[in-house]
Amino acid sequence: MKRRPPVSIKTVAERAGVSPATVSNVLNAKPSVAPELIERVRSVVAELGYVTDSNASRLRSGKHSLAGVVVPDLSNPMFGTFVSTLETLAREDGFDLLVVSAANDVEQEKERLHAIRSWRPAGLIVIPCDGALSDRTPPSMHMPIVVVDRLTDDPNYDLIAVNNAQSAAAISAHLSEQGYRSCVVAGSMLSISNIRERWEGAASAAGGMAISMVEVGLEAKGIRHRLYEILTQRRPEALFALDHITALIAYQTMTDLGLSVPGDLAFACFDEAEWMRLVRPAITTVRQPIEEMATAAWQQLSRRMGGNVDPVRTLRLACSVEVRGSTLREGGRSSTAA
Amino acid sequence: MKRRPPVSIKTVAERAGVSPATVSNVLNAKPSVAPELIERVRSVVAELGYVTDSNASRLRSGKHSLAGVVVPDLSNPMFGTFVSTLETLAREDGFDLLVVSAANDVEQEKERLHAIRSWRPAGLIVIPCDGALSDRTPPSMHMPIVVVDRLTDDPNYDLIAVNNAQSAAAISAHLSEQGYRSCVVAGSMLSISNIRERWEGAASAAGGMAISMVEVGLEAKGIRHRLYEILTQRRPEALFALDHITALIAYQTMTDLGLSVPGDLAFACFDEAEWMRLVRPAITTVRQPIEEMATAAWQQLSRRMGGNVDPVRTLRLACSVEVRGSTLREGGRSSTAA
DNA sequence: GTGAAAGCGCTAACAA
DNA sequence: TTGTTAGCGCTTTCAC
Repeated sequence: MKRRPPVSIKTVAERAGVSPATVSNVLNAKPSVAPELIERVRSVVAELGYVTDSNASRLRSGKHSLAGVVVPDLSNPMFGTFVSTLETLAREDGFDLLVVSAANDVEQEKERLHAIRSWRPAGLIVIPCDGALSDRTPPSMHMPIVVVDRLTDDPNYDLIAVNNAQSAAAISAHLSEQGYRSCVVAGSMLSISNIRERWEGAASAAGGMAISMVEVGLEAKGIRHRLYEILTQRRPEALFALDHITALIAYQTMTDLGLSVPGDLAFACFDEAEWMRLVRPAITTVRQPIEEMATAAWQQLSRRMGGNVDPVRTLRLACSVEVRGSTLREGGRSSTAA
Repeated sequence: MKRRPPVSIKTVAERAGVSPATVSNVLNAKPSVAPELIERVRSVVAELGYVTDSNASRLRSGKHSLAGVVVPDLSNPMFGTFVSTLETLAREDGFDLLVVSAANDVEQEKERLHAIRSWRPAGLIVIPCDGALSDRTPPSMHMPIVVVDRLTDDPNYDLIAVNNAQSAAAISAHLSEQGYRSCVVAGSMLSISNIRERWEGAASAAGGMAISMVEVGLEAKGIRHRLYEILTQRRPEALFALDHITALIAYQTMTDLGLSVPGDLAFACFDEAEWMRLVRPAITTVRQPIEEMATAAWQQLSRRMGGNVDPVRTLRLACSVEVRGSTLREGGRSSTAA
């Protein structure tokens, strides 16, 4: 292991035969430095592999270049993609990202939200575990926050979300049109706003189709149990899963039970994942515009960090509804609609 | 938006009628503070929602509580899970994690590796994009680094990886035993050490089966093109995909071409993903122990950050080989082996 | 155009 | 037991 005494701006200054202030001026591209000194400093910097300490710099200048991101669960590829996209955008603006995940646990989220403040980020992008965010962000949270994906009880934050209700309604209407007469809608918890909005949207557009909601929770075991009950006892003509984990376990359970889709029942999901296009028939889904959400979130945070104090703003992005074989009555064809 | 003047340790001190040093002592649980003052300070801290500035603290005390993680691509759930696990472990040790992804791009990785130093992390866990890591970590990188998943050209770092060769050999031997007489092995690039090790392992255990390697690259379009060629022109009796993205596109292509598995050809993968158990027949895979890798990596980094200077160490963890329907000759049964 | 000095928030060392 | 002082690495201000 290589270990050497840390190199600071002083080390560089001495070695270049200039003052620390000059080194700082060179590194921050201040106009009034002699070309010769710039050259000299640059070469010492390269030689020593010196990198400015962002924090000491922030401490003195007050200029932050760190933003925080809090997501419910990094092992969900949806959130991974979200963070990835954010990171690219942040880099372009000279920011680094402190990413933390809350393991889908409100307590952990609270703890993380608190801990992240000790790094003094200039702002935060949060996908909250559930709606009761205000408990976790006391007024002493002195930084702009943009909430993504889920509504919260706190009206003080900008929000970027999707049109959950309309998209779910489109699925519901589609199922009804296809002639299915009963539909169970399964989702983690109605206390998560997007699940609630999706259910309400689906319910509103069911037409003649009997529709009902089942909350399955967030834990695999419980979800499996509930879905098994639904599939063996209630036997609806259609199943609509409102989130990825529910969809995954629902499909597993249907496969285990030997149920055929859409012969035995139709199947649709909110949240698209790779496997939904790999299985046969492919699965009808609502696809969320994750990259767009990330872009909108960063733009808004960027504005706020720049000092913008416009009234709090809510942005709803449109999803695309992908109708595929899993919900089509025999003889139907698949298509894509907005 | 809530904006108030930042609260520092001085604000707390004044408000509690004590000196900043006393506040510091209370917050760091130093033994010699009067219970009464502890109480007073605590209540002001709570009232103001004060949180210590970790960086100012580090600046003075020299104690770091930040570690960096560099992964090739966060939208890959494997890496997401890896980071998630690390995060939990780091928290337990009082560390926060600065996570950056390199978008599978060597240049970006280099840039990120450089930029991350400006945050002065106490150490780094890196899953490198490819083997030429030494270009990107000059000797001035004064911190312990643990490399995960992929070998590099730099012998100065601890390494946590899996037994790629043995596991791939197990798949190859299995295919051969099942009676397949030709196998194409497809993977991103042989310049990535684990792909190389997997190919070598597979080749070594092919027995009488004709086996050949195709590098398909990292970009979806190119991968698709190469696989289409393989499947339409070479028509091997078995296909073994060495990484997740190749596996995904291979399966899509096979589906698009209407090829049946294992009837038209057998299919196996290295790297397990959810969908591989959802499709029918389920797919034979090598499952990597991601959580174990994360745990081992953190333990090692933790040791190094604690000052340990033992010789560089390489750890190889075992994968589990999951034999499923996609490689079984008609009438065979599925099983699990180490 | 350059450098000396002050000070950002914090804590270690020491004085009271 | 508590407060004072100094200084971590940096940038800003202001002499020079």
